[in-house]
Amino acid sequence: MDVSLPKGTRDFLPIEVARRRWMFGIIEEVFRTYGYVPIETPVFENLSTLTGKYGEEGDRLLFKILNNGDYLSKSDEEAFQKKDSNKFTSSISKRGLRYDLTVPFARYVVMHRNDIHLPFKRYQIQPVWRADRPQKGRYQEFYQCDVDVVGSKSLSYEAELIQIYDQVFAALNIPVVIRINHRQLLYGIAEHAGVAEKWIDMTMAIDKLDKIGEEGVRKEMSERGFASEAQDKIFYLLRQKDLLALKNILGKGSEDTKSIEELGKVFQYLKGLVLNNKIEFDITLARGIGYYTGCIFEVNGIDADMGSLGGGGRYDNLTGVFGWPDVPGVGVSFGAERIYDVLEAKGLFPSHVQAGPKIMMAAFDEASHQYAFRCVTALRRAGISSDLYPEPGKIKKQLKYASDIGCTYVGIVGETEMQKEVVMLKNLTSGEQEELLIEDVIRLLKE
RNA sequence: GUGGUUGUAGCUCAGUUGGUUAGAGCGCUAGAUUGUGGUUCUAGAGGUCGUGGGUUCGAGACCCUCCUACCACCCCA
Repeated sequence: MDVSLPKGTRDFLPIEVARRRWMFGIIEEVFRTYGYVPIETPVFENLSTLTGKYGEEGDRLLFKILNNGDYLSKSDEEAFQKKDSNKFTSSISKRGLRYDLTVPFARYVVMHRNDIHLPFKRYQIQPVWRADRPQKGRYQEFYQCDVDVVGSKSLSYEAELIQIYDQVFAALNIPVVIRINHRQLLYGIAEHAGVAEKWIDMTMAIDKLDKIGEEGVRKEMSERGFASEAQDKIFYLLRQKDLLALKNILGKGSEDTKSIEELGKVFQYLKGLVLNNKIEFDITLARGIGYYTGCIFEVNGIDADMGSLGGGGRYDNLTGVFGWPDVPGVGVSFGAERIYDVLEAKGLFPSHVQAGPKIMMAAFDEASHQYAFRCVTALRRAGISSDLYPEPGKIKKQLKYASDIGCTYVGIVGETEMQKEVVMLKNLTSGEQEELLIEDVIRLLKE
């Protein structure tokens, strides 16, 4: 029997689950504080809901579910003969695992349009699947934490989402920089450089700026047919760090001043607020995802070499493909797996986040084991997660076990304790111990 | 999907141009210690060298297949 895991998947140990839940708990708490409500959607969707939404690349990375029953008799033999994988696949697979949470959310909004109320603020923390080639921090099964609001154009939501980012990363103790840009501003740059029709190509090239530098971006632009004159204009604009300077260059009745005004308004909302992290306008921020139309965001750890820890943006028409046009929205996503890796690498998990019970009772002999059983019962009735070592005997062994499973306290009892009706409470972290009545132990651990 | 690197004990890794019985540290188990884990000392257990094939008198080492992790693309969290 070959014992292994499918590529790109992981098991989690008890301590890892405890830490992940702590992390998700903080994220969720902030979401709720800002008035977002949780929804859930199925792990698989109709393939027709998913295909074509993520581009050609995305379709390739979709996990497809083989139809049940005698799927071959209903398969498209012609497509099979012609080796047309796409067509053949759709004849033997009608469902697929979700690739992200955004498209299922769009489907959800359309299907439940009579039950939800706009603006609708939802969050969703669930796993998604991609048949991508795994790398460090990249898995085939991973969690996404999305917060979106649909049905409003108010820029106060942009400001709110920035606050959410700020608050979550502050609570997790990860210093970050939150960058913001605007899709229409990028379009304006392309327009100004006379390459408006190729603005998507331009955006994708700019997106790599911090990675491959100006030389690399210029090279890529040349390959995509950008004249060097246009490139010069683009880079001249990209060097403008200030919104006002850009406005003076681009402005003069152009459409693009709108994006600059919008960015200005978002900063206006944030003005005077106490924030924990740096928020900066970054004209070179591009982000690949096609459906963004307004402000775009990205979060990076300040000294974490881990890529982006989250991103998002505004879209005008999320639900259009499902038949409900012109529903605007804005949302951001947290890269849970990467955030976990950063927390792990920097040792930022609090010591109270433990997998084991809070206290384990240990007894020296049969008689005190009976007494310990009554103690653990009292602890459990008080709602304290507690355990009793199954056999009395060597304390060394029992202490080691308690320490191994991530217990914080051990309650040691023997003849002496039983007679005095106390428990020798030992703190495994500090090593200190004291005799306490069981009621006092309960009081102490309840805090 | 393209190109590359990698895999030896539970973990991190040695292992000489291919040559007898494959090693170390950590961890694990037991004891030193019959009322105290995380420190110390002693002893012990643990490996079909990722998989399947090939070359060779002989393969952990060389060649090919597949699998895995990782890296660079693509794309992305």
